[in-house]
Amino acid sequence: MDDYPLDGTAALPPADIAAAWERELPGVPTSSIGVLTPLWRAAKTLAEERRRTLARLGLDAATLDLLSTLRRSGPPYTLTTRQLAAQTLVTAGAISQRVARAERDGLVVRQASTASRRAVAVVLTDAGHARVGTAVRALLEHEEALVAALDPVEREALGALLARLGTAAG
Amino acid sequence: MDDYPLDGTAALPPADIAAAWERELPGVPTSSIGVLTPLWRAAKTLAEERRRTLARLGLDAATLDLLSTLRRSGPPYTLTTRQLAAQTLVTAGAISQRVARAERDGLVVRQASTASRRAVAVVLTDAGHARVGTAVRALLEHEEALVAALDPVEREALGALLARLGTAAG
DNA sequence: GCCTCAACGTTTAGACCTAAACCTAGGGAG
DNA sequence: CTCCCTAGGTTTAGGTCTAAACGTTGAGGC
Repeated sequence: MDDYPLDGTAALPPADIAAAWERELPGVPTSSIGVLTPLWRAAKTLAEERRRTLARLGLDAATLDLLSTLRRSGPPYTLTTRQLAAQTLVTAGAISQRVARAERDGLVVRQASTASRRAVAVVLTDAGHARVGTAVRALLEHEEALVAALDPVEREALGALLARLGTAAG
Repeated sequence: MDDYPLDGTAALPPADIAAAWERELPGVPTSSIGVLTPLWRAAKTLAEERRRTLARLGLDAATLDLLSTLRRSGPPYTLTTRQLAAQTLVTAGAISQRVARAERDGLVVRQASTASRRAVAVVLTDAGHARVGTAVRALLEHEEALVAALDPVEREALGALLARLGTAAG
């Protein structure tokens, strides 16, 4: 995966991509490219960075997302499948699979919910509790260093612009 | 997948996530959350939007990425596996699988490269050429509408900040 | 002329996701 | 009491990705 021999054909600057489409499909609107291409690339680069960091800790992003949602919910560190799906922005089917893997690894357990007999309560085990604490500390420290490329004012502006773009599409 | 019954537990604002970690793990640095959470969410929302748009056209994002990279390269609309991997930011293995699916669907063909006997030339078929033209027009028009939530100055600023963040991590 | 190593592709194992089918448990209408 | 519909979960089919193992094919050293 590391390094491709960059034989003159690496990722193009957004302006070049827009110019290429203008040539191939004259008249097509290209102004979104200047925003979305950097967005895809930043998200991908940061996701890879996160994956590498987590791999050293024996976790993956999906499992961390599950465990950290439970941990952030506070005592008694329990949420239903449905609640997890809503907070993590994935489908209930995906949660079901994540929980199955995490349960296999002893990080969570499934119990009958006290509230409703239909619901399933996903509970963080002691091992899961400890694991997510360590991982989140490491991850937040690492990511703090990455966003340090921007000063506080720029970070604020970037977060706000992304939130507006995200809600515009949602 | 549509709508979760939002039983009071939807996606939290970044500030609340940061507060929860400060409570669970006192002293942990949380300032990256204000940038990265909106970034993940915007990327995910826009990716879903793109998936829906492409599904109506009978394409998926991975295939479009392959076909559009070939189309943007201009005549003779041919690149090697390695060149495709470099430009699309995925591994050569992923390209190999994408090409296999696209070839099965008659959108590209594999030929021996004229330049090197080791290399494989992936060539856009007429069907692939037409398909990508239609899809890219539809997609760029749709995405133009999405980024219209930001004015030109904001779009410029957002693209520049994302580019800096992406290269800082890369 | 051989040998070895690097480059190019493909394949495989393991994880992940969505959409859709499927099961079960309750609640409400009659 | 029964029937049906809905909500919560799980399962399955199909597609996606990475990392790593595995063939080949050239190219350069000796």
